[in-house]
Amino acid sequence: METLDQVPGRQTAERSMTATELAEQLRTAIVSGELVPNQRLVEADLAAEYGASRGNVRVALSELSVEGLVERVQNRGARVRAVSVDEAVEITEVRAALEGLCARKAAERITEPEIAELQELAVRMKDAVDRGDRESYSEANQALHARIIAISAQQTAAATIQRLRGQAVRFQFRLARQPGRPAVSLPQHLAIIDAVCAHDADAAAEAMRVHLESVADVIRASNT
Amino acid sequence: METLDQVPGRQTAERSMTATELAEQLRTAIVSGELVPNQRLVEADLAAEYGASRGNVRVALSELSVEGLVERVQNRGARVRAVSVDEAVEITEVRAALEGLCARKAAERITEPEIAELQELAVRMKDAVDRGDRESYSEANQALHARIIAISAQQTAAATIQRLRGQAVRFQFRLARQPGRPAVSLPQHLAIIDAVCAHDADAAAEAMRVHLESVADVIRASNT
DNA sequence: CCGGCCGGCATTGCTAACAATCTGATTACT
DNA sequence: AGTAATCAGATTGTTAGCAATGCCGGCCGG
Repeated sequence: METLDQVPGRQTAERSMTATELAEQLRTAIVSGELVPNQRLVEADLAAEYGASRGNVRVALSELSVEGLVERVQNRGARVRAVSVDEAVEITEVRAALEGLCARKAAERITEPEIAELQELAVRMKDAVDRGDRESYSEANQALHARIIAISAQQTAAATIQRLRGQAVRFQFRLARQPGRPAVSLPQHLAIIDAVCAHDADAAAEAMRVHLESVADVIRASNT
Repeated sequence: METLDQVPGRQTAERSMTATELAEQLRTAIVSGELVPNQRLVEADLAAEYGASRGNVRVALSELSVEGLVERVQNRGARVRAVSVDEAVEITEVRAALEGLCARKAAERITEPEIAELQELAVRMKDAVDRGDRESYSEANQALHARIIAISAQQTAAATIQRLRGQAVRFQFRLARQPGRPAVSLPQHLAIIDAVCAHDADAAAEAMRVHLESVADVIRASNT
């Protein structure tokens, strides 16, 4: 009953937007980079652009501020939060611990068809590196992490990881562009897959942790 | 309609309350158990009780809902979220991973005076167990976890742990009442302290993880 | 020429009223 | 008597407007 919006992109259905919908749209706009860090988020402007009332904009900004995507200061409005390199490192360290947990649980719970699936991902990654296909490798990389999290069936960890990834997405992006990166991470990914498929929980957790800690090291070194 | 509230306790300065202050008060009310799980949170009632406007109540509830303390359903209002045993187990598992990370970093960064501090905590815990002083033991327990998190200087992990603890606080409480519990957890705590003070990062992380996983096991077994 | 007060503008914070929706019970009909 | 339609009360969702606050530029005094 809503969203007349034939404009591709976001805005301005005729009918007003609920606070949750608005929060969702703003979230994707921020993580996609459409709204850049430190950009001011003026309530009235957002209300006009997205066709929502200011009250809803206010609620949405509050929620995003709790999620860490937006920074609010009293009487001075909201802006897109800029995460520092130090914070990105911390976030990646936390992800290392959390995805390590997921790898552990995945190793305990994985079924035969899922093992086949992961091993096919391993093949795809090797091929991509052989062909120098960075795009394809990055895709498989994301798929691997997502699958392991899904297999772990640890929803609390999954939710936390997703929230943190939203904050650090800019750095993930930079990382994918590093030239020699796939050659370094491929063996780590293969080790993770091997351990999970072998039901070796400890090894899986450790392999995943080491992998993401190495990502943290790269971020640490990326800027001074 | 109720509680004209000149009751001593939290509320109602003359001036109305900002949304953030209100969220803070509601948060403590929930984690302290003043507001019980599944209790309805009617916007108008809260506004009257805390002397805030309904708009602020609404914003505060949205924030708490993002934090996972409150559950909101469309057009049906908000209530204090009841976390299931399964969720409490998941939360404890995540804490195991995160506090493991903190223990690791603490072991890397700990200084001499901090080592002395932790070792004094170890003495206090042993004494408390010897004397059967459950209260004192529980206190030292909390202090230990807090100190290690502080020493780690991992703010992202610290914030995440705190948020999760807020959700599972009810189960923590139950746990402290278990009769034979201190005898089991004391050696685990001592192992953590030893590893951290010895700058053995791997051992510290593993000891902390094992400790909290054992807590998760107790919760798992607590109810069917 | 420079530095501190002052007033207007932009923006947020807040309030009160209105509209939409849900719940539960009463009533009418088979 | 049982079931379905309906209506009243309560509660949430939304909107518009008002008050408060901070920022910026001009004006006055030194």
